[in-house]
Amino acid sequence: MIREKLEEFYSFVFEKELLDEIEQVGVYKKLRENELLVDLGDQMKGVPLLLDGAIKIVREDKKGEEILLYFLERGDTCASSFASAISNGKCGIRAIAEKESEIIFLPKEKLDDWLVKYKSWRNFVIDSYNIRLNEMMETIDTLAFMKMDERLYKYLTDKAQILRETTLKTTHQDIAYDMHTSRVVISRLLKQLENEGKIKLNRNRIEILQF
Amino acid sequence: MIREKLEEFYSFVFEKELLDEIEQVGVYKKLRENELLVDLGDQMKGVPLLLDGAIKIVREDKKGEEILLYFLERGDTCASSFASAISNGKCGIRAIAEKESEIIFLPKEKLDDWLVKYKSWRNFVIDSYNIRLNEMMETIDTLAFMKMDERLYKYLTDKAQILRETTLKTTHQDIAYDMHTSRVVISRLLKQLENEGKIKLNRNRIEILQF
DNA sequence: AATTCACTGTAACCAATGTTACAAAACTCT
DNA sequence: AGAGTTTTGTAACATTGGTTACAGTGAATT
Repeated sequence: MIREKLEEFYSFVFEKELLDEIEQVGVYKKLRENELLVDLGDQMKGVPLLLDGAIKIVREDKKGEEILLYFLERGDTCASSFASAISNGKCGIRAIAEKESEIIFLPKEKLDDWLVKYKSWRNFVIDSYNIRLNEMMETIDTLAFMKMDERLYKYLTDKAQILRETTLKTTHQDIAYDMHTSRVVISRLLKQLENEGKIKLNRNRIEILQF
Repeated sequence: MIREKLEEFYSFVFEKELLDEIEQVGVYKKLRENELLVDLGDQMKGVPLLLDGAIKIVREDKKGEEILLYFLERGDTCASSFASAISNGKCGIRAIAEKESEIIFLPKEKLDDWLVKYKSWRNFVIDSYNIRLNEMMETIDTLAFMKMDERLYKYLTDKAQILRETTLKTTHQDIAYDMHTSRVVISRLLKQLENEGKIKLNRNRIEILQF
């Protein structure tokens, strides 16, 4: 069962021997929607490999103010926890399942061994870091260069793509938390997007008409 | 000469054998103030190891709008170019010497070999990525959670620390470029900081009184 | 000393975002 | 159906940041 999923998303990424090892030492875990995977300040005992689903990565500052960093999809891993696992440091983010998800936990003891043994693992780790750095840069671009209405539209379309649905089940308040603004602002801009014909609003539900 | 500098900052980081290799294949380069080290879209043929000085890393979007990401100090390397070098991809940033700096260029052919051969190199690479990820998160925090006046004060004090000087030689316009805002806004807020007794303003010169 | 140029100060105005307050609508639970 | 709860819509207002315009100031050059 685990092997199937592993083959499906990772057979072109990892060598056969590494897949075998992962199957042996990896711990499979299923996450419910909204289940907390990593919290701020956690010390990771391993890294999660995402088999299926979607994970939301959120940053929080001292005052408890939140902002969405990015989403993880299947095939992704959490670079931030890799860091934390290998160096026994703390994790600066929070990870929450956006929908039911499946992961494999890889114990931290193996991470360095595999860097030596498997070229495919080195590539995977480096690639993961790069993808994450680029994702962060995109977040910075969004914050630095875009206005709220653009950011909101991007948020909606990005989230729809990650979840593979054109209708989002969410409230204005939840969006406001992710974007670190107030509910009233979101309601105002959503209404504006609706008037432009880009979305259709309903209670607890936003339908995206244009991508 | 190179060996001395290498020993000074990297003897506690790298194994002796690796230092030897670096000395053999590394290319030493001196950068003038404001010299361009990496430009947007560059394909890196190696990674720079910073021996001394300070490098400013800037992000630019399609419309040519800029924003400062962070500074590199001695002992740092540019994670973004590591990515680019190993995967032959393009670099999403621009790197400019903030003051006279010295670097060693490591050819990309060695990067993967060293990951296999040297534990210290693996640690260094992973650490570098982590430091960069954390730096990016701090940038995101700054953009998402702080107002302009706070951001400006942080910019001034951060820059002073990197350059190891309490007086910055800069113009309001230059600060405005780094922070992606307008000169008038910066002048207004600088005056405010001066009135609060935190800084002292002069033509082409800002003295920081409180840290 | 007079001229020129880059840099700084400031006012007045505008646009975007954030806040407060309240009403209406939609759903839940008895 | 009625009461309570959550979500949404909207107005009015405050604050922050961005823009335009222009004057002043200091340094450099002729």
